[in-house]
Amino acid sequence: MPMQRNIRPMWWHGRFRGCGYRITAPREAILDVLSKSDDHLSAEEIYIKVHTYYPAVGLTTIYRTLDILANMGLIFKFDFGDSRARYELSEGPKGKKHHHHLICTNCNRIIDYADFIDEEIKLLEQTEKGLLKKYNFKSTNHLIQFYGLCEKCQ
Amino acid sequence: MPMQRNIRPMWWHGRFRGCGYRITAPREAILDVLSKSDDHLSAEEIYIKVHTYYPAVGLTTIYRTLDILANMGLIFKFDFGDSRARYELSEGPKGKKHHHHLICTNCNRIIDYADFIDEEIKLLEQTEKGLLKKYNFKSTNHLIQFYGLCEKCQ
DNA sequence: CTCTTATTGATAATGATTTCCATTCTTAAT
DNA sequence: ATTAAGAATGGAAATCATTATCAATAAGAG
Repeated sequence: MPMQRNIRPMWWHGRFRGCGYRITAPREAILDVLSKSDDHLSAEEIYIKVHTYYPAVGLTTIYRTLDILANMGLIFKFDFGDSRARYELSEGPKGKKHHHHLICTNCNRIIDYADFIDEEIKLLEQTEKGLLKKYNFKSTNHLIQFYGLCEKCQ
Repeated sequence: MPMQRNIRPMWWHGRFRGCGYRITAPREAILDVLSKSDDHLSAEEIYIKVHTYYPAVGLTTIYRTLDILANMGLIFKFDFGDSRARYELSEGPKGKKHHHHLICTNCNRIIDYADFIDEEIKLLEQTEKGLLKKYNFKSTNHLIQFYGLCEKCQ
């Protein structure tokens, strides 16, 4: 009972193969779920969504795949302080525009914002250069988050 | 067998009492450990250090106290991606100067840096104002981290 | 000094993530 | 298309940081 598979090569297939990974139905399903969601999904949430279409896929595979995807840089892994990792597609053909997060410490809601991003990015790049010079630290990524109270919780 | 206690009121006693908390030996020991360490200690590391002087203190108390301290704003709780929370004294009489963190994704080393902080802070404050106006999000705190490779791991 | 109740520590429970391992599937080579 | 090698999978068990429980203890107001 082979799973239904999308024959047409997806945008990420090349990169995936290039890293020596095989294209499998669970992996396609996971990336499909991620690319169709605007939320910051947890492993279990992804599992449930994938499970709807492919009940055979196990939670273990979800974790394994997410780990690979994060290491490849196809997705970002976030910690918003609710003791479960959350994932979202990074920039790319299907990725949302680069953004940062506001985290409500009361209701745990996450708000994406991309305003002021340009100035932030500019400053961050400057900082990264400075860090490289002073600490010889080669930054590949950064994280900015604001914690506080959302509109409803104030 | 009462534990030895520091009679002289510490800098945080007032604030602690003000919040309705009692001053206890375990709490003093934990704050003492934090104020004498430059590292980003995990709950277990704190437990071990405290345990050296007060073997009677249990890990549960460590967690409970750290939670209170973090809620009061006396300490910061960080996640550096190694699946255990880490804590450090926030600014204050005994706190280090405000700084941000570089995280080596290879060896997990944490480097504190305070360079460029001024410009970063300025931008962050501007951003916070903008976020309040646009999203009515009242930010109380922010987080900036850089991920990459430290000198040794490149 | 006493009384109220916050605090404590040992133990058990929780819950997210990993490890194990026999089975199944992808894919390069035939 | 067929096959063989080993990558990938899923279910169960294991980890491991953090929490909940609860009877015993200690802080501190009066």
